[in-house]
Formats: sequence, C-alpha cells, structure tokens
Amino acid sequence: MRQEQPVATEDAVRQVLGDDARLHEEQVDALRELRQRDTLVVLASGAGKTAIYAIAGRTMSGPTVVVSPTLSLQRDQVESLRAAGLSAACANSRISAGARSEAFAALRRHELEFLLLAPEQLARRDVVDALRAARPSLFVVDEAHCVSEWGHDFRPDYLALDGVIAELGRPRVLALTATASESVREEIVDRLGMRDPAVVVRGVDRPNIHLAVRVHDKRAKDEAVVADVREREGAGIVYVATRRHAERLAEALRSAGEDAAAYHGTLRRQERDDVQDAFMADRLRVVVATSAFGMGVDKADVRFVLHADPPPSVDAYYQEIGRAGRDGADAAAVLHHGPGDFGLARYLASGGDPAPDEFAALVQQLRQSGPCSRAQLAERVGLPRHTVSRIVPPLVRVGAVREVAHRRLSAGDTETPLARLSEAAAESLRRRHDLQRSRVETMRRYAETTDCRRRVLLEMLGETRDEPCGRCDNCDRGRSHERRRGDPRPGTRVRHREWGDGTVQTVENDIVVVLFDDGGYRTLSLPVVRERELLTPVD
DNA sequence: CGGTTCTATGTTAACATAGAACCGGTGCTTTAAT
Repeated sequence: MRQEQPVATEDAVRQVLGDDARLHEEQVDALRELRQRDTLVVLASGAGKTAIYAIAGRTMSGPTVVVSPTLSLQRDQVESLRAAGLSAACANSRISAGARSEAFAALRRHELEFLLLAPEQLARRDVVDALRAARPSLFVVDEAHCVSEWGHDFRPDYLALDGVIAELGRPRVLALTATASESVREEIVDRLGMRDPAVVVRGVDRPNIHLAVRVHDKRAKDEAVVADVREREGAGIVYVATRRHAERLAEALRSAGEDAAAYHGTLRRQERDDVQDAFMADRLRVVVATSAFGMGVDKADVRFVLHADPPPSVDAYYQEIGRAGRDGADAAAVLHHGPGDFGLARYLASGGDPAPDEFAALVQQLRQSGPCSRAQLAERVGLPRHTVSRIVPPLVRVGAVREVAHRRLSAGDTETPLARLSEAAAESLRRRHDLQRSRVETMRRYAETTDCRRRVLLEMLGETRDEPCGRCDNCDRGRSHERRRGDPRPGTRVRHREWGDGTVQTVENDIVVVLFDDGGYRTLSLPVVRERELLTPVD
C-alpha cells in the first residue's frame, strides 16, 4: 500500500496560489480524492485545474510527469509553474539533447519536480526508462479529452498511455479536462487504465453564456454570420469546419470592414503565433478558425463564439464555446447551420469505412516485406498516410498487426485466415465510426431542439437540472418546457408496468425516451406519463 | 454530403459545358539538404 499523504501541504498551497488565496471547494475535493485513488477532474475552464496538479505534485514526494498535447501548451505551463517558484521543464523535439538529458538527470535526483511532454515522447524506450528511474509519484494527463478525441487515429500514442503508466510502476493518475460527456469520461478512465477512480465533476455550466441556434439556406449562411459579427461588440471567435471556409469567411469579414484573420493548422507557425498574439493583445477583434485554435487560448473577455459550421460532437462544441466569457460577464454562443452541414461533420468525424480488402492489402504487404514504419507502409500499398493510421489500430486490436520496436509495424497472427482478420478489423472500425456518427447526431439534436438549450446541452454532458435556464433562444421565445417534481430524469432507472425496467435516455420537448432492458427504445409523452403515472423510479 | 477542380467533348480551334473525380481536421515527430 502507498503511504498516506496529506491533501496538500500549507506551503504548497501558498506557493502556488499566493499568500491570500484559498483553494476552491472543488480543488479541495479533487486533492482529497487524489490522496486515495486515481482521479478524473472535469472542471470548467479557468477554474484552476493547473493549480490542482501543481499543489498535488508539490505535496507528493516523487516527481510529476505531465502529458500535455501541444508544444505551446507545454511552454505556457512550464512558464506558469516556474513563475510560482516550482521547478519545471519539458522534453520535446524543440529541446536540445543536452538540455533534455539534464532534465532527466535532475528529475532522477528529485531536483526537478515537473516534467511536461507529449504522448509521442512516451513511445520512446529511452524516455520511459529514464522516467521509471526517477520513480514518479504522480502522472497527470492534461486536456484528457484528447485521449478519446485524438487517440483513435490522429495521435495513436494517446491510447498507449495505459501501458506507460503500468511501466512506470503505477504512479497515481490524475486526468484533467474542461468538459466530458458520460461516454468520453468512461473512455478516458478505461483507456488510461485508471483503477476504481474518483470522478470530480463541477461547475460545468457557464450561465453567463447565452445560447442560440440559427438555421439558414445554403447561400445565406456566411452572410448571416458576417452580419452577426458586425452586430456584436468586443472580441470573438468564429469556428468553421474547413481551412478553406476559414480563409473565405475571414476575407468576407474583412471586406465588410471587420478586423478579422483566419487561423488553421496549415498556416506557418509564425503566422499562427502572430494571429493568436494579436487576438490576445486586443490588436485583432475576430479570429475565424478551425478546431486548431483554442487550447491554451485563455483570454478573459471573449464576448462571442459563433459557429459557421457545426462541430462533430457536443463535447467539442462545449469546449469551443467555453472560450467565451471567462471573465464572468455576458457572452454569446450562436450556432449557425444550413442544409447538409451535418453531412460534412459526419464525414470528418468518421472518414468513411475502408473496405475489408484495404485491411487485407495492408497485412499482405507487411507479411511480404517485413517490419516497416507507417510512412513506408503507406507508400508501398499506395494509400494516404492518414488512411493507414486509421486502419492500423483496429488491425492491432484483432492481432493481425503487431507494433515492434521504434513504432515499426510487423505482421502478427498468421494462423487465422487473412479474410477473417480483415473482416474483424473492419467491423471493429465500423463500431468506432458508428459511435462517432452518433456523436454528430447528438449535436444535431442540440441544434434542432425546441426545448431549453442549456438544459439539453448539460444533460448531454451528464449534468441534470430541472429549471429552464432563461438564457437561451428557446427560453427567450417561451418555448422551453417546465419540468415537475417526480418527472423522469435522464440517466435514472425507471419501471413500466408492461415493459419492465429501463434507463431514461432523454427528456426533451415533452418527450421521454427510455431504453428498456430488453433492448427496445420507447418514446413516451411526458404529459401522458404524468397523468397515468406510467414510469416509477427504481432504486 | 457538397463544393471545387479536373477531364472529355464538341465545334464559331479557344472556349463552353457536363459529368467525373476528389477532398475535407486536429500535432507530434525526425531527418535530409542547405
């Protein structure tokens, strides 16, 4: 058993927060849980997640490993930790070999408390060995929604973190994120191999952000978005789905006399930094961006976040609108969408299902040519690299492909017929895509609801509430529905005289959807449920 | 799914048009050539 440790030492709190500041209740809760077990913390942006790991790391005896998704985030965090007088460094491709080995040595001597790195670093044998030698006591996964959002295709090393944690001798695991629906939370816990974890969810609601949705004809959408921006004051972000749309809309805003710039992943690093710096310093009013813009953008007075295309999930949506109104003053989030928009979201979310013979071709190639890198493999079978990185994880899952040293791939199971392996892998990927498409459908439900948007959105994110919010377009129009005491609530168990027990899925627009244990979904009218007392709660 | 770009075709031989094909988002890495 691990030795009992205090929630937080006095001087750790003072050092991180300053002399007068005190811990918020949710921070205390998170620290208390963390003393006992692995902990997932879901806390609204700007509520002091960094302070939690800074204090915990400073309090616990061994060094702290922090997995952070981007280089700029790593740099920012190191700066703020150092500003509090804590010792911190990062290890990434921008750090010289000398500085890097110095950091690992200092970590081992316990002269360095915090080491920040991307999951890709943890795929390196030498890095894991060096960390293990330093015997870390705390393993932090910052922006933990990346595990679910990026792990499956884009950045597969996120899915290997559980193995790394095991190799490091199971330090305590702390996962941090600003928003995570039930399914994303489960996935984080599962993929990181967290054991009997505590989940601290607090302050997910951002009541100062007014929520609205507007539907447009095909051609009218961009015009409407431009008009919307022009009516608003203060700084804002407009999210779009593609780079081209970002450029086009930024141009449209500029010709309307607005101060706007595009931001997306294919801009050069210098340009990206310039746009972000200008926005932060109030030299630029509006950024038109793909999802590339956001993490690490902590500007207090963003007054609006508009979407000119729908994002692929409510998690992503909430993450993005959460960048508005961090100062607590009024802010607005408007989702503009038109016909066909969700089709693109669907595509981007799942990328289509590759045919089984593409899986087979890939395995065949590996069997013939022996171990090679993902890039080499892509070239040899003549598929784009991102297709290969999407196809490989399910092949690994069914055992058809193995990952050998240095992230190279080799053929795995040669006993099972190739056709069966590739069919199994295709099926595994299809299930994954079904899940991603269902997330898009959930986003569509938000867009189309006529009930209180905040209540619908928060319930999608796993937080129930009874009252309509009074701060969304549907409430403004008096369309939101009242809920009464005793009404079924999402996520709770209920019993029906004929259909038996089930779980309430949604309560929206006076419609109750229940998934009964026999596997059937049933849709019931809330007024009828009330009148005839059709559903009774089950403990 | 839908917008853009490419290709083939036809005939007022330089350009119009239809239909096909293609592409779409997020970041770490490392390395070779200056």
